[in-house]
Amino acid sequence: MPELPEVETVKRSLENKIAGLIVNEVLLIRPKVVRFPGPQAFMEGLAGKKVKKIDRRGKYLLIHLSGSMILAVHLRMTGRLIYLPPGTQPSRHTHAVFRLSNGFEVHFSDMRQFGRLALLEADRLDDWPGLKNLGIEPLDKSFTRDFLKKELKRRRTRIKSLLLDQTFIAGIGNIYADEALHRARINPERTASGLTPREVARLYRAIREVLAEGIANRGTTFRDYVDGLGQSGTNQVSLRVYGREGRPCPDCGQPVRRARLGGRSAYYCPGCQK
DNA sequence: AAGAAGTCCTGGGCGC
DNA sequence: TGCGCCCAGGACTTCT
Repeated sequence: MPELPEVETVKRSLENKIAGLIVNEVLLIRPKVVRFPGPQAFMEGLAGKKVKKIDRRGKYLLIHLSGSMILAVHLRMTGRLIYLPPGTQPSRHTHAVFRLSNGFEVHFSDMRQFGRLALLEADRLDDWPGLKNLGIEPLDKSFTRDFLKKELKRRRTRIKSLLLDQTFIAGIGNIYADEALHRARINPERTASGLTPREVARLYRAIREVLAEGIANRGTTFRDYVDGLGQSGTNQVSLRVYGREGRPCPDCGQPVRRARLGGRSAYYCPGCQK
């Protein structure tokens, strides 16, 4: 599932291919993937715009365009945004095609049809509520150990649920939450406010490490994820608990367990994570 | 007000 | 082999 490291990898792989090009035409095959504005305004608003740069905010891609407009993309679980040669046939899960001034195309596809696109004015990102309410960027300088410590102290929810809360920290999903908690040796069901200072320090380090390693490995391809050029990542071989129920914990050898938490599976090692 | 549950989707894995 | 069932999950809405 595209989380922060995967979205960052898409950003990096796509940006140097499409920056400077003009969006000549938009083919909207499945209009419902457009979250804002209407389908017609989306297509018309994009035509003729030049791609300036690509940013990432949490799991959102922000493609900056001329005219102070932004094409915002959320890939959810199975979404893909891929740069392809002229005349590439859309797959059966392709929902939108962006034809560029060099003849190449960017295809937005999503098997489960959960991913969304929006065309926003740069100073009105609030038109997409999820984007408006995003929390801190975990790889930014502003995300400090003290910040995490202070915030956790006043939260009564379970630590894993909090890590998945995008209004708290932006960009962590199920894979990196489980991996960070394992690395910090913290049980996912622990109450956030109950963590000791030592545990908070370990968690802070673990969050930054798993995300940075995920980016260095060009993302985790568990099933569907590929980058902006259609290439898989390699971080899946570094996973220690996610998707590894019953297999030995790399640290202590006990079988990894799967628990149910907030309707999601949580993989953890009962030996290491207290 | 916070937390839980329901919703959207399709392919893959499973049992029989 | 083939059918039906259930599960995966991010963000958003609705319910409690």
